[in-house]
Amino acid sequence: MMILKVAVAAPVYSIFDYLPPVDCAPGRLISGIRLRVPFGRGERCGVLLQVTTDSQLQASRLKRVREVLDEQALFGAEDIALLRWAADYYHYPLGEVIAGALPARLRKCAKEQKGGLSGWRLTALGSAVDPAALRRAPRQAEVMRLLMQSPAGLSPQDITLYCGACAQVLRNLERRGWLEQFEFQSVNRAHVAPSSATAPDLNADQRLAVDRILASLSGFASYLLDGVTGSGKTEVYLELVKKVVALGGQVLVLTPEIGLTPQLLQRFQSRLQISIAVMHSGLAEGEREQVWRRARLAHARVLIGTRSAVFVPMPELRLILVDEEHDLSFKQQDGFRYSARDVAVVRARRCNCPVVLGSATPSLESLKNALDGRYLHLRLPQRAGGAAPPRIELLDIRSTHLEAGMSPVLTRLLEVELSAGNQVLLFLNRRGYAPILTCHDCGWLAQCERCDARMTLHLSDNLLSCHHCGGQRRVDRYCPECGGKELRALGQGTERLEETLRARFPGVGLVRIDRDATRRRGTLEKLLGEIKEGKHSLLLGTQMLAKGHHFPDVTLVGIVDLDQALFGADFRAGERMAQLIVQVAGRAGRAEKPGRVIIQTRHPEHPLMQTLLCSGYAAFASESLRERQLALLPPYCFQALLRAEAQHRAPALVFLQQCVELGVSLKVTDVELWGPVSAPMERRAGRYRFQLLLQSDRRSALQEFLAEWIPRIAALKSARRVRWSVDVDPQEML
DNA sequence: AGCACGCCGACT
DNA sequence: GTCGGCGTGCTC
Repeated sequence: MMILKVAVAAPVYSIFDYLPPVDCAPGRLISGIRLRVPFGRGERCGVLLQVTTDSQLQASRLKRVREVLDEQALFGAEDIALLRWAADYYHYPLGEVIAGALPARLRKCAKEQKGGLSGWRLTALGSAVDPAALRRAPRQAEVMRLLMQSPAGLSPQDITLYCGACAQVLRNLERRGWLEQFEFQSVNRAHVAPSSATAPDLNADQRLAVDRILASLSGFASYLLDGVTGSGKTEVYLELVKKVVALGGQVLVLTPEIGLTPQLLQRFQSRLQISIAVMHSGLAEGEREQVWRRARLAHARVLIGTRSAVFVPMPELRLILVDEEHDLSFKQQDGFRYSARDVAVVRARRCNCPVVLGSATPSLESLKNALDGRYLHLRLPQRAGGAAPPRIELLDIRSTHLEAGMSPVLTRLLEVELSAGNQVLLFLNRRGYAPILTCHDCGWLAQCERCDARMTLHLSDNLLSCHHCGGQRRVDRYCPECGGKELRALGQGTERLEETLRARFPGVGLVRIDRDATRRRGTLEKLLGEIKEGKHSLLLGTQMLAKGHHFPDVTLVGIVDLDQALFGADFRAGERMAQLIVQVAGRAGRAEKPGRVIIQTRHPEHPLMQTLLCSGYAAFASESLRERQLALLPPYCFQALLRAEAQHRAPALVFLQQCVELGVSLKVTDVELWGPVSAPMERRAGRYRFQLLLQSDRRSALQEFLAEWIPRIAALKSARRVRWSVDVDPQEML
């Protein structure tokens, strides 16, 4: 008897067995297609994983598939294997993982979109034509020659690539009966060599990196491309992409979330002149589905995308690039908590292709992998074009009078640069006007009602806003405690800094880049464009300004307040801080205009900071790695977090306590269990949050324990009364 | 999750 | 008597 193993989106750790639909040709039942299946009372869309002959359940209890939804598999065997690995590793239900990898419409029972994948190919008549005879029509001859080399047909994009814009030529050839249009039904395997647009010569380090990676195209290999900002990592990527695409392969490029995608896209497109697909959160659902389909059918040769793109099927995948691999946004922070960077490495291994992790400030995890020989460490130590590295200096602001967070020294330096016609960048990682609103009479503080946090004052729209739960309310006019009239804003936010600087430097073009100022779609791009055109001399912003974008005319970078970064609660605070400093510093300068970076701090003696400034990121990183090793912290151990939250303290604590007891009863010796302890912010968005920390020096021990433990946790009655989640390899203790 | 079942209190 | 509260169990 034929049994179908189907993954259905439901929060249960099992897959479901079904009988084949009535009157179905067995040939249609291939794994990776979607099926409409009865589920409970209702109906769901599931993905066929496997066709077998046995089931744990009696045949009489099995239901029948209602409909086969796809002609072709949406996921190849290797895609399903990857999704299965991810579901196992992150201990999340496979059905949910697979559903999450589909565009929204395909998660339901909708049929796949048609169209959009038309191509041109020769007709029988056309195949008999001798292009040499078309002397009077050289463009037609060119197109005919091209298509003779690609009997499977080519997409309009691919034809344009070779022959330039030629819609009219194609029409004419169609009228002569030599060409016909058709819809690609299956994977496009045409080989397309991108025209080699002028590439700058690579320097020796870049060349070496490219050659090393190209030498291993036929199998799995992982590389850490460790290149200082401005060393030309993108040029290395471009060379690799060009080569792989010329061989007929697909390339997956993962980028962090913050608006880097358009920038990378532009560079790829102008240099490679092939059509590149982009996938990010700003895409409309329909566009997303088109991109997904183009990648799945190998029409898109290059896919640039954020985190979720790591699961997009790409049948001809031959290379994966992960840009800014240290970036936190590769880790999903809710639900299915995967790390796209780590999944990318696993995917490369399964696809037998190389993976390149690039960063100017590699994560300690990746550096350790390089030290252990798991990744080949490729270094690009020189800034392209010989630009000098920026000079980083600490500015001790103890017992200094600050004006809106700015010391007189920094203000003076700023003045000098502005009057010399240079650009200045000020970095303050706190949006809003001020982080504290307090009553001068009684000391009352504006607190969020739903979180253990203070509310940030946003003066521009007269709101108090909680950056943790998104809650907002009007600014109090009088103290709610004592009726006092004098409410004071304490501390600095970008909004306040902007106000002060505008008053201090009237007439100077100033732009603020943070989430509030760029909320509307397209605003960030617009403002970045204005900066490039030189419309602004004073750039002020949060992390948004620190990531990826280069401002060659910036000669001075001021980090207004570093100290908040120094006091991060978890052990990764130092690593984060160092990455941020180096990334911010890297925004500035070029050969003839070297950059200078001033960091205001009250802790100039901080040892990690001293290492970073005196010896650079690499030295900082190896020092930090040594400390982690001594303290037996990641990457020298492996962690998982079990989080639980509820409206009241008790249910969450009871649940976690029962989890501990369950864990102890499993009698595992090499996994440590810590907790329950409250989360760093115990109450957030009206819920009390607690967690258990699991730690082991063997990844496999931790995994084996979780595999035993989690199904039992899920079966606990107390689990029904809380929201709980597992975070394997947590990046933040939040 | 989403939905039904079932077992208790407070209603016209 | 029954309407509906949410604790409990199941989904092939």
